[in-house]
Amino acid sequence: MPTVEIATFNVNGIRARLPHLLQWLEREQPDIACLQELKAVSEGFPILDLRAAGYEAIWHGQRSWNGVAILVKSARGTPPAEARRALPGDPDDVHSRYIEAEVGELVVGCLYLPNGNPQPGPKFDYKLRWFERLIEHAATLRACGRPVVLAGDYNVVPTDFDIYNPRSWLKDALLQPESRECYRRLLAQGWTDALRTLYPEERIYTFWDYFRQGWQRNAGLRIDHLLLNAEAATRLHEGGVDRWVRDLEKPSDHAPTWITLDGGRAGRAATGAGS
DNA sequence: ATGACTTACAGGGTAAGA
Repeated sequence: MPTVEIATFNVNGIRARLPHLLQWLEREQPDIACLQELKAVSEGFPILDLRAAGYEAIWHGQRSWNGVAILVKSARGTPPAEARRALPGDPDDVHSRYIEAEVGELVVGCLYLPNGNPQPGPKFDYKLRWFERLIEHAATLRACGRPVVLAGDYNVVPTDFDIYNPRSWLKDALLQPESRECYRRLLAQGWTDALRTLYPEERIYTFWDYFRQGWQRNAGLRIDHLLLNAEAATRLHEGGVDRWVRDLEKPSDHAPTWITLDGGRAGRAATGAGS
């Protein structure tokens, strides 16, 4: 398979952000894009606009909140084949926070982990329960024998190096030891945090608060992550954050975050950029 | 700071986000 670029972008309202989304797709041309916080019912998903922009998609909407989608560039000839539209483990959970697709030989999970504020409280409890379900499902995915990417808004700042200054966020659900421990346990299964692996000593942010002039001060957090199992990690080539999208007028509070995986066969070290 | 924004839903003021 050729080199593939995979991105994750919390759009914070797909209707409000559609012009930005189309502008970003046009300019960066990711092969696969995982979207979160559609904030729209499934019937409101702008599939015709996306097809016109050269993308096929699967999506799972919800009124007002949540909502996830996986886009695949039509020219690849491998439209996303839906594998599931919820995490297993709780049939009563009605939040649209997970969708999974097969894209050629790749498996792509797109997730929007609960925020969990205020904590302590029921929302934080829900966050941790959801995280446990993700950890359990991820164990199966990791060992499926195919390259897997778990991409999305994890709502976890993994370490104090992933935030401009933890001081004013110490009570926030994103920095709690329980949240970080779940993330650590997930990685410990054998997942590679792609951006941190590519840039072990650089400050990387993917979210800047609307409050307090977060963007203008570069007061950011790294909470959007792309996790790779071994079959995918061996192909990891490049990655980055499309900060220019955060600088547009009326932006999402997140910026698109992306990686590229070199071509080659699963389980083999990449030998080059391919064609 | 139960925030200093922003979105959805609605058609004003809540709920939610992180």
